[in-house]
Amino acid sequence: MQNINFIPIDYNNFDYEGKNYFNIIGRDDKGKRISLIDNLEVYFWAIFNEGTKEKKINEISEEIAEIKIRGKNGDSKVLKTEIYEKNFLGKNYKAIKVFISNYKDAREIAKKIKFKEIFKIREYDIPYTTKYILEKKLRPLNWYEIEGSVLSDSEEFGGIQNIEVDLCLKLESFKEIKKEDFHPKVLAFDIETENFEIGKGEILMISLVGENFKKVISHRNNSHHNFFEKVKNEAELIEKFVYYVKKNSPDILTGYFSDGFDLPYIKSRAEKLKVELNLGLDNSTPKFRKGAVLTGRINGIVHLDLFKFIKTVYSQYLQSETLKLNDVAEELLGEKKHVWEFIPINKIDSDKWDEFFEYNLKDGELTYKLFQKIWADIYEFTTIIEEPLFDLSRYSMSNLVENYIIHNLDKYNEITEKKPPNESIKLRREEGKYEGAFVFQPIAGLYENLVFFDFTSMYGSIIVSFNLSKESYIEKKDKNVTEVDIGRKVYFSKDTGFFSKMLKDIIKKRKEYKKEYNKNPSPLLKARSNAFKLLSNASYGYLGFFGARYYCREAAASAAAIARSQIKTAISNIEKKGYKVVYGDTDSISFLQGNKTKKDIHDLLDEINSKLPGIMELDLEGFFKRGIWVTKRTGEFGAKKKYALLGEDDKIKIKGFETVRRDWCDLARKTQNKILELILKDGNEKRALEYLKKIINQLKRREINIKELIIRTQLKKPISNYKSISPHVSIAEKMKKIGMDVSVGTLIEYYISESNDKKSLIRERAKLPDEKGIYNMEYYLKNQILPAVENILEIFQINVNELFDGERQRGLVEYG
DNA sequence: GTACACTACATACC
DNA sequence: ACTGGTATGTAGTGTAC
Repeated sequence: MQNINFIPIDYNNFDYEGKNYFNIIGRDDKGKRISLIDNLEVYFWAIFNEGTKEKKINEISEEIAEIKIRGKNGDSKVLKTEIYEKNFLGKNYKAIKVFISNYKDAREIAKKIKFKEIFKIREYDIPYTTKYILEKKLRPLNWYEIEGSVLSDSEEFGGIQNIEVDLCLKLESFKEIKKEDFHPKVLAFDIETENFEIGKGEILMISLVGENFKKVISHRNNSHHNFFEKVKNEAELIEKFVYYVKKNSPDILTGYFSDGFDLPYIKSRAEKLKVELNLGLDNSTPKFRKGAVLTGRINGIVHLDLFKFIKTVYSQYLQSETLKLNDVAEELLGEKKHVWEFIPINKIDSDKWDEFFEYNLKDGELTYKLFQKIWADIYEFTTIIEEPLFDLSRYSMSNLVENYIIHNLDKYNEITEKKPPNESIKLRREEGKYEGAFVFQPIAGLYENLVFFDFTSMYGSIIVSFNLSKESYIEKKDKNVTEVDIGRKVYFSKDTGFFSKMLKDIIKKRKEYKKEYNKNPSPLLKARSNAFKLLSNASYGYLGFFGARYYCREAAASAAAIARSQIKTAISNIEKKGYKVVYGDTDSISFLQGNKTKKDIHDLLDEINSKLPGIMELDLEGFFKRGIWVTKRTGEFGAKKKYALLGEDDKIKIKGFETVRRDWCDLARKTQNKILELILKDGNEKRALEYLKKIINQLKRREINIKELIIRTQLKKPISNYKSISPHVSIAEKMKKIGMDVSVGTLIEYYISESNDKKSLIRERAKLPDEKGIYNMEYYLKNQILPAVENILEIFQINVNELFDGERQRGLVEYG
């Protein structure tokens, strides 16, 4: 027997003699790598109809206990059955816990259970590792004091000793210990290749970066850099890569988009060159699961693709216009990639290779630093959701919410609902949209002294306060229900269900950790508070997501209906007090402060809050010196979701305008931005108009750099799927033709050039940024600059089209 | 041959 | 397919005159 302190990192399962076992890889507190072998009694639930007689339950239970099938890997059977009182969707039932020999056959065995008294069979579809964590409560990235028997010298489990660890134990007992600190051993990697398509062309070099470790390996050229290591060919390059991974013995091997590029590329080349890519601790090769996107798994080492985690957890907060390593690193680290122009490798001068190696190393370094930067978030999410790092880092928002629910259901004695089968997903999607948020119709104009109120976690607080969820939804009107009109009347029980309780807890924790963070700021507390915020925000979307286990369209539609009614009530209450409401969107209201004091505003807020239902809360977002709203391009109404504000700190906040849209050229965006800024700061249009005049003159004199005129549009689907060939699709076709990297998600860049044929389509005048040509002045004036500013200046009765366009061109010089 | 309505698409807001 | 609906606005496409 041996006692150690242990932190679980990676969970693997294996079969031995027809039974399922776990091999949990982690560290002890001395940094030694440990493998922990454990088994799990696997089971699922068979739930009885209400009122089934005790005798019948016992009979059926005995019958089920006899089930045997020919399973995937030999004979499989029910081991035993036990009867419990359980809850399912908030209601109490008798249920049989059906223990089986091999979890892989759970579905098949469940199919054999056919009794009219049994109305649901559940939990045969919970991933095995999730099941293990739920049952044993040996959670990822928590510390445990472990007692285990040493397996290293035994032949047990068919030679488990072949795993490259310091110690292998069979788990006997454990208890959780309080310890929050864990710094994993991390190795970042990045490759450069001859081709962008997986496996086509050689890998030219691989960089590896860890703590006090930097390496670039290549067979292509020599270098005097001390981080450089020369190998003789590509095969040896891959071997060296494996060698250094093993030598570093990382807990985590991280890359940026490495699920989709680096790892599959290496695997493909290794297969071609017949090199053993035995990265796993059991010397296995990485295994890829082909879902919508590839997922590469290495046994015992967590392969973590930073891109995926950043996409789900960070992207909505990032300002970057793409999620490419360069943009994300610049925003999060303040560091950019090196500049390297990709040219065919035979055209790289021998003295240029050093630059290429440096470029490769920098990518590795950025990836490593990015990992360290966001580790707090990954760590917090892992411990909050209680899912293994490997899976967690790849989860979508709905996966995160759902797994939080699954891992918290036992507090409510609940049996987990199943995943919707494909047929119900189809039906759910056919139900179509339901009515969503209310947006206030603004009147275009420049306003002074604005106040912004907003509801804190509005949808979440409504779901909690009105108990909206699948389990509380009732088909028929009953007593003790909440009635909501979503086009038809729907009803929800007032007996608080687990969904509302869980969400209430999430919102409460978010508040606590935010408070704690403000008192005592640390990356970990910030990450914790942020994780709960994201979970709370996503819970409403989860209710309306067709793939959710706890999907409830009625609950989602009701949350939206109540939100509409609550914001309208708040608006009318503010108006009744004599304020003029200017704008509002979903959960926010903006109105004029007028001659009232800040204290008046706070009193108003308190008064509204005293009447709000449940845990709903209205908050003061801030005061603003000025705000501008414009009309829509078509029609005289004020445009929704487009406005700009000047804060008390003189900071400008711009929403929805072309300035913040990446599919407009920089010149139009910068010009509009400057004009908004000048108008907001001056309170009139004089200087803004001067500025516009200057820019337009530059444009007409062809003094604008083509870089300012590049339009960027993302390719959202494969080129062939487009019904309508817009400029960016046409450019994408052109790029593909000349062998450039174009794939779904690529940001296509182009500019519009002059052409003799006035009638030609815009796409026919679109050119690649480095393609020769002169910019189309008329296009940039009429389709970029003027549209971006006309509705703003229209507020001051200025018609920019008359001022600056066409034959009135000469008037421009005379103006002002 | 042009004008206009409609559709497809991208991207924002919350 | 991988949380929801609301909204603006461009460019292409189709059709009426």
